[in-house]
Amino acid sequence: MDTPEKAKIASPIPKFEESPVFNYINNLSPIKPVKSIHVTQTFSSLTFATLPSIFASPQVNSRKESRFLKGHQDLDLENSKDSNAVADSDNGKNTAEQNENENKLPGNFDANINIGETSVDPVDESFGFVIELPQILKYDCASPDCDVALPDGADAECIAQQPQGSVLQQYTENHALEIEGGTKSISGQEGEPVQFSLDGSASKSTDVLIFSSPNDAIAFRGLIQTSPDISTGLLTSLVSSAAQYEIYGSSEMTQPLHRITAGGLYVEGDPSHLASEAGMETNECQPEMDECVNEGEGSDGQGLVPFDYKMSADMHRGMRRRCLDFEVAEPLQGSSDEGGSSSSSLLVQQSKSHKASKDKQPIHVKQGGGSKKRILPGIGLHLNALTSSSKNIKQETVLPDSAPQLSMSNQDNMNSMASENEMDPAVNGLQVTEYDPKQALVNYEEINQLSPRKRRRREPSGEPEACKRCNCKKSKCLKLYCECFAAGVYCIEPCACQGCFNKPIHEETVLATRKQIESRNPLAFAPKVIRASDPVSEIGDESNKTPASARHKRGCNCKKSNCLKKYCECYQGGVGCSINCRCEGCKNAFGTKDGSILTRMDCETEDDLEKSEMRAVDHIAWTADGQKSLEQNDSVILSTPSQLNRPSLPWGFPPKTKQLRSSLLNVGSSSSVRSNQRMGGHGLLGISSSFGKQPPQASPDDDIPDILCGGTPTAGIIKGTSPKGKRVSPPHSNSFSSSPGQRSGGRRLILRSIPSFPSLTPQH
DNA sequence: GAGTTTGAAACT
DNA sequence: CAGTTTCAAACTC
Repeated sequence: MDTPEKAKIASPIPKFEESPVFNYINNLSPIKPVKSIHVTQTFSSLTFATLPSIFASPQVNSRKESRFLKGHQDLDLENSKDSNAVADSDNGKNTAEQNENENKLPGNFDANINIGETSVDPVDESFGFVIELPQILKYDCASPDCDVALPDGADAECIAQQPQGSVLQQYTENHALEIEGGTKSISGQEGEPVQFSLDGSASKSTDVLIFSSPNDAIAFRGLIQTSPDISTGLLTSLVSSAAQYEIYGSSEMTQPLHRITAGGLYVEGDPSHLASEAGMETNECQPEMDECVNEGEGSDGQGLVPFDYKMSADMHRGMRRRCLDFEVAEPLQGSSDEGGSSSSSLLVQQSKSHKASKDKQPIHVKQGGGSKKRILPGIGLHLNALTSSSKNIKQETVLPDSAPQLSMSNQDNMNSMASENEMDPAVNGLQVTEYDPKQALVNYEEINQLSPRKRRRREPSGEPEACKRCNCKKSKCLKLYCECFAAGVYCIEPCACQGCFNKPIHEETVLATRKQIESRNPLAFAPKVIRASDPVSEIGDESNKTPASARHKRGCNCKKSNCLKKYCECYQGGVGCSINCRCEGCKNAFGTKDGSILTRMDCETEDDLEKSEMRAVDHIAWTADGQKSLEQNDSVILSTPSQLNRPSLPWGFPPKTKQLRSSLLNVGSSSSVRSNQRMGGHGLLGISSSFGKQPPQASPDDDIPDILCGGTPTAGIIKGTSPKGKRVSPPHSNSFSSSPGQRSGGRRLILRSIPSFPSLTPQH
């Protein structure tokens, strides 16, 4: 079977363009004629431009490459790069493999040669795939083209028998790669393929190609995006299979995917920022994965999370995923919400994706060139993500309507979105539904156009300042003076620091410095605030537990601020002062040094009381916001232990959140209502939402009473929300919980899985 | 936006 | 460990 088929396939190669398949493809897509050239140019240019930068970052690149090679039948990327060599090569297998590589490196793509060559040995490769991914192949066959040829079975044969299939496969692979490459952003030419696939007819080819392509995930994604024709069942099964594949599949399979992802990075990203982007994406990875899985199959998602995204090391994957999610996520979400993806849902998805692709193009372009996020591949990735997310949140605040959608286009926002999605798919669904690409684009542009300064300016308006933005001038952001550095995150664009070394580029320096500091003080990067619940409870002042049940590890040393300003780390961290504090005239609203809490009793005058309450409330409210942001980015935040309780990080004080005061004080008001409003009617707030996404006010409520009234008054509040959330929170959450800003829900768990700062000393 | 205040971090 | 200096955030105007 194979041989004859191969021969057939091989012969047509020279005149591939004349082949029926090719014609068919041309007919299908307007882009067609230009396609080979077009694609080639695009990729080549992109590829060449990016590769250097990509490789500049050994960690990421090498990793990706290695994985890919490893996973992908030892494909030799180097060889693949030389298309000519491949063409000349007589070895069918090698050729095929190389072709694959070439596909990944479009720049070298020669439609005729490659296809032909590939066609020569597609069968072999197919078999390999079959072995590896039987299900996928089946699905492949399931596609219209395949069905005709091989309704039953021989997966490999299906492809082999159909020269079209092979051609398409190659073609598809290229496109898939393109798509993948464009992962981050489907822009320019990259976008074309996608749209092309969107056509009903085109989808067929796409399906075949996608599935046949080594990258299941990619294929999967592509399928989701594009297969209007595919029946719901098929899609569902496919999704599930894909999910399974990823989950249970051999590492080999996944690796290739990663590699492709990397390729996507290369192709798409801005060379200078690829690495950083990768880091960011990594953060998002988990959420996306979850989404993906959940959307696809629901229950399967759980498996996936652990699979790929546990380690920050897989940031590449994350990148890819993120991209995938970006495009696919929305549609999927919608489908998931619907319960079962129906054809209609698919269509919707498709249309959405289509839309997205259109709109995305500009956005992505902008992104690539304009906004540069610098998340590092390595250290502080998660942290950075957190930062970004925080920003995102802020942005959302600024642009409530567009924020969510915007997030989709914005990497930073992506993080938050992903997190949110992960937490509450339903919400996502809503967002997706409401998604207005144009609007999003506008907003995105708005935000992006904002100079760091402007952005910064916007935040102050009452948004939680979850993200770190330093303004260091002399420390080079390599000392604990620098909030970013102290928080374990790289400085980002919004930072106004001068001579900053806290950037991925200087990763080594950062690490070295960090180590140095840690050598001096192992806990230098550890959380400053410790919850009473923490086993550590280093604070020997159990008696002093404040309502918040958290304490600043070392205590403050305030002399003039009376621990009533953010100068005080305790106050800033939302915790009361403890025995460890050496403060003078402590009036910490969260609890004074001597263990007393500011209460009416304590207040000398009404004014004082009011002030205290105000402060406390503000603080709480703020914390709540911070928490929200924190929650959203749990994955990121938690990654580094030090971050958990870092006061400034998650729960910094918003400049002014008095608006929240009313709500907070308004104990009676059900937080649920608030949360619902904010969440867009999302109902679960009692449980998951209360922690993860609930409006800031909700969780703080618990503390408010205690703080303000000595713990009695606001039982109602507690009833409203906190309790549930607390119950829900997993036992392990012991480390979280008590401090206002640190309450966590199930989310935390996932986050925890994320590795902490690389190689940093065990903080804790 | 500039200047001041504050307290942590770093240094001695 | 204490005192001093440096630093950047927080705050004020």
